[in-house]
Amino acid sequence: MAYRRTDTVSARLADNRRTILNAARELVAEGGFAAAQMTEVARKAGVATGTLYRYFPSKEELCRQVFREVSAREMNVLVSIAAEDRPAAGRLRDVLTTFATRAVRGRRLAYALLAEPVDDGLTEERARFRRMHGEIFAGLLEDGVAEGTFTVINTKVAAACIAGAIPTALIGPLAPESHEMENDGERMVEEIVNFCLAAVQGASPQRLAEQRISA
Amino acid sequence: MAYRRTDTVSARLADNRRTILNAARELVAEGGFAAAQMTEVARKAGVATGTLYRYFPSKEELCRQVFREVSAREMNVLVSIAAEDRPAAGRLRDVLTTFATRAVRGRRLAYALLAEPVDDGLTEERARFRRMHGEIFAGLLEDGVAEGTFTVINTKVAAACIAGAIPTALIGPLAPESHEMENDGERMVEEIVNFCLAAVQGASPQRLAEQRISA
DNA sequence: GACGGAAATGAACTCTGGTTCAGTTAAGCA
DNA sequence: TGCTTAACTGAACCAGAGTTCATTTCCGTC
Repeated sequence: MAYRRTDTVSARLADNRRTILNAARELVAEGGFAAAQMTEVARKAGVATGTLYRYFPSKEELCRQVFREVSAREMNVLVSIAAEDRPAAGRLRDVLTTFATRAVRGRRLAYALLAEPVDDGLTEERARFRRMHGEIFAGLLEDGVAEGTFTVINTKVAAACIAGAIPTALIGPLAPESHEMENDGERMVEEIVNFCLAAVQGASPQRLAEQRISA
Repeated sequence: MAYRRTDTVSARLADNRRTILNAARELVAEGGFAAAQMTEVARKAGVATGTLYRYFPSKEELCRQVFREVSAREMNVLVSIAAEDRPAAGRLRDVLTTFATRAVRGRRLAYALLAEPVDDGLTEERARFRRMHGEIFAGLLEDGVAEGTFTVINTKVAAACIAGAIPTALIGPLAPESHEMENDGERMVEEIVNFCLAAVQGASPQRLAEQRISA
């Protein structure tokens, strides 16, 4: 009879895959994608470098997988808040606060996901990640507009602005070496969130129009 | 008598330096810093690769120089608008609009300055660039607050948010391959700017406070 | 015009880090 | 136990891109 993969083996294979992914993820969380070199990943996972290539066709693919897993976890947290059954304003505030707070807490990881220089494959993955944020925000903005709480005109643009404002405002502080938020992260997050909320619930279109003319 | 550098030679040296910088700048404007490989720069400048190292100690230094020159030009445009003698609101609107419009027009270059993955040296340079933007914005915000037009509490944070929101909102469209703004760039810029303005002149602190509680 | 020191050249070198593959070990099946 | 196939190993390989340096060309001085 021909060779057939037994359950024990399948299990072990799956196990190895996980071990490798975990090793890679930990390295990324510690030192960004730059630190996730194949040799290092192998060492940390306790396998030979060649073995990695039995589980992933290339470094790029491995890193993408890591990126997806990590970002999916983040997205889920946000999505579940966004889906709660209450006014959009509160949900938006909480989503933004959560987003920012988690980024501050997991600095290096956030930096890797949002800002670290990475090569093309990951840039693409990152764009997807950003787009998903944008969609969550845009959804909340639409809800808020429907409720009459927000005065946003183009929800997509506003969502993109928010998705950009938060990480960038955090980035100096987010950079691996920075310590400028040791104690005051909370306060900073609150201010950033306030900025974004003000943008969507503050000015009326008329007022902006007046401003434009008088300027 | 010892050898002495004559004027003709000095001039030629300075000339070469410029030629090299220009070649590098053009390559960056066409294909980002990734395209500015030493061999290419040399070819485009019409000199040998080794020659580059008589003018710049390393690729990093050459690229930094290019970055500084290009970004300085951008900054000057903004600074001169910011310094005009009129209400802050109008100046802010114009600074932001100019910033965004120029980015849209010089897409690839803007992408290189703002978003392209680059290595450490340039990341640092980019941070400086961002910080300078932040300072311009913050200055305008303070003016506006003093005038009573803006309701910003923490001008630094708000400035950082703005500095992040604009490029990011443009970035999808800014990415080298994207064409999604061919005709409607103007409109998009306007919407992004409106978002930022709304954030600083819209909501009163009280209203935000209420919001926070009722959420 | 010839000598000495800058400047320029570009092929060769180096360094980094991903990828491969011939050889070895472990697992399934009779 | 013996044969076969899958899985694993890790040192060697390779590619890309920045940098060097022995050699050549150019320029200023005597």
